[in-house]
Amino acid sequence: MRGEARRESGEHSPPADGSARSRRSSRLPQQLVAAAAALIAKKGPQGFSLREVARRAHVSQAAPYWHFADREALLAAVAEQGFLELAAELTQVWTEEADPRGRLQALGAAYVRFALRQPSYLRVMFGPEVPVKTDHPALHRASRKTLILLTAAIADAQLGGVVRAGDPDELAIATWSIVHGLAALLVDGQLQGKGATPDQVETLVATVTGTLLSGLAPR
Amino acid sequence: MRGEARRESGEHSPPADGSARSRRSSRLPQQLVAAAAALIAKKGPQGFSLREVARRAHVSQAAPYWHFADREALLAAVAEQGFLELAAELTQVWTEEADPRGRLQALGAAYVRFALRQPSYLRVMFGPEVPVKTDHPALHRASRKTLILLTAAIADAQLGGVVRAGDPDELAIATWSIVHGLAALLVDGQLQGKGATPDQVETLVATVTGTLLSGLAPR
DNA sequence: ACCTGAACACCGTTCAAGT
DNA sequence: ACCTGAACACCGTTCAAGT
Repeated sequence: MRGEARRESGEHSPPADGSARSRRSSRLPQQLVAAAAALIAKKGPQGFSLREVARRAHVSQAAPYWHFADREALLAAVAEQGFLELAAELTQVWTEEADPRGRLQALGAAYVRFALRQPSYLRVMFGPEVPVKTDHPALHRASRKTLILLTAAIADAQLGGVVRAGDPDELAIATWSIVHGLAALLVDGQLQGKGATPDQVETLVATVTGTLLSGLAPR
Repeated sequence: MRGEARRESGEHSPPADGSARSRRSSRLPQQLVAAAAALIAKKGPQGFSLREVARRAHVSQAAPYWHFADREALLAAVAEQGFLELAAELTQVWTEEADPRGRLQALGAAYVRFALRQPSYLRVMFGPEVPVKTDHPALHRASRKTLILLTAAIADAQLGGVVRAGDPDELAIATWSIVHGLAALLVDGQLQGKGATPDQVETLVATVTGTLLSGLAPR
């Protein structure tokens, strides 16, 4: 036990003098997260080891412990990174598509495409490697953006009259569920043969989001 | 490399004489699967180790290798067990609920309840511990039962006129997606506060299956 | 403050050896 | 056929020690 290991690079208090030296000198934390993300993308969350990450960053096996409490904390940082990238892509879609119905559809499609493009990211974001996300505040914050964004899209669509009345939070959860479910099943290979080609994926996405939108429609 | 380690207890050929001795003498494989399932249920898929399982079964650390090719093969057997139990529960629901619409609703609710009752099972069944399910034929067979069952329920509901026309396979995937998505998000703690109490869960299940059924309805 | 080197307990897997 | 005991390479984590 190191008592209170710094869990994130930004959390230790800077010197009170505010000098130039107060800026972080080492970029090791970011290098470790990047190396970990690359390793996971290449070999899956199973192939990941803290020592291998340290080797790839050209530091000793003990070095990561200065910046991350343990293996799980580094994985949580990777998961956080994944949620931030997902949020960025969804926000991008939001700005590109003004129509509330088309926007919901586009958000769903973007979510599934993100998952298929970065399957290992999705597995760290939602898998059991980080069992209790609330143990990692930054990760928790990043992950909640997803539901917040979907809820806003639902509320918007309600105002536009294309989604029925009801608790936007619950309808957003239904939206997240169907889109995340399709992404998870595809990534886990449960739809073997059904989602093999990009064409088949697009068909599935269309069917699923179509069913969703029809289920959300008024009356 | 042991050349061709027996992956499942049933796969090695019995003696040709068909004597009473041809029946399996050892129940170790089943004991290992049971011990592994119990260990995973207790400490999550992360706390699982082959050596610990062997200890709990009171055999040496090398013993499991006679019955399972490696750690992943034992996990695959646990996942298979999970899919078989899920299929049994869904089949039970099928027989209890004759109305096609109520049946779809009940199947969805049963799926989510199974996940919440056995979260660790769900994680092994769908998580990255067994990366390629098709590498394990028995697991693959068991997992496909889920979609087959849902597809039958959809086809039935189409005949009953409560689900619109369309490829039953695709509509079943939409159904599986929304139900599995809700289960996965709940198990992963992504709906913190929303699915804490059993009441809240039932409300979510009702909203989600309601949205789904309305989305599947004709016209 | 940040990193190294050595150490400890643990793990997956293999293999010769037993019965 | 089925299991044990010992071994190997690897891992997560800690800690004294360096700068």
